[in-house]
Amino acid sequence: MTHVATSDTTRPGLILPHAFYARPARHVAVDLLGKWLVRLLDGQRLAGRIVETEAYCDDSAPDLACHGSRNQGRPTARTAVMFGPAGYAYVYFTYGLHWMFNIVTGREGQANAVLIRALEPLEGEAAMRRLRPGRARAEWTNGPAKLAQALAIDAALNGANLTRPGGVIWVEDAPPPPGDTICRGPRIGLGQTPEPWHSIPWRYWLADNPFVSRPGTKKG
DNA sequence: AGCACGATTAACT
DNA sequence: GTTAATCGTGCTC
Repeated sequence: MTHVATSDTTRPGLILPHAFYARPARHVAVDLLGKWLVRLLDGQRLAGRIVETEAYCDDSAPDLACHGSRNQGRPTARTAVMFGPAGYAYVYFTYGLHWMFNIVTGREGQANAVLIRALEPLEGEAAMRRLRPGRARAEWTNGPAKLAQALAIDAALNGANLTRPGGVIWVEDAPPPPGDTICRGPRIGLGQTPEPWHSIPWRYWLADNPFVSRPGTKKG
């Protein structure tokens, strides 16, 4: 399959469908590596190759690192989207200034999601430069809050359907990267989260990709 | 009603 | 390596 930059905004058949997301978060997190995250902004495509992800609230045991585990595992106004059907955007605000972009996975009623942590810019780079003023290209999308800024992702996209053609954000299929280039390790920034969740290797990234947020961690 | 902290980033020393 | 920025959320009183 080849991928050529285009101004076509629908590209039917290439958009990853609901069934892709309706699986355990750790499987979706691995399979999203290499796919294209596409954001339609003012009629223009901004796109990046997904090079780093993290799985939250897989399916079996509770995950104390996951927002869905707060409030005794019941939905709140903030986390409601996580408990909904797969293939929707869960966007939340943190540290008083940053937005994080996640994709809901798994079954409805369970709070599964994958955090998109880093992208390699592919399309709409002029727009990304505007949205990341004063930063080098290498710093546009090499972190979860950075890519949210580069793609103009904020609360307005919380709850957006990623599987509907004609939307403003979605993921397009692309060939999977070679298996020996996929790395895994503990998730980043979990703070006081207790073991075993602090060390579970549910972070995935592509080896030697310059846009990974924290290179140099161990390979899986 | 009040409080501690956060799935981070950038600018420091 | 350290720390400020900055405010919504969930939890305690």
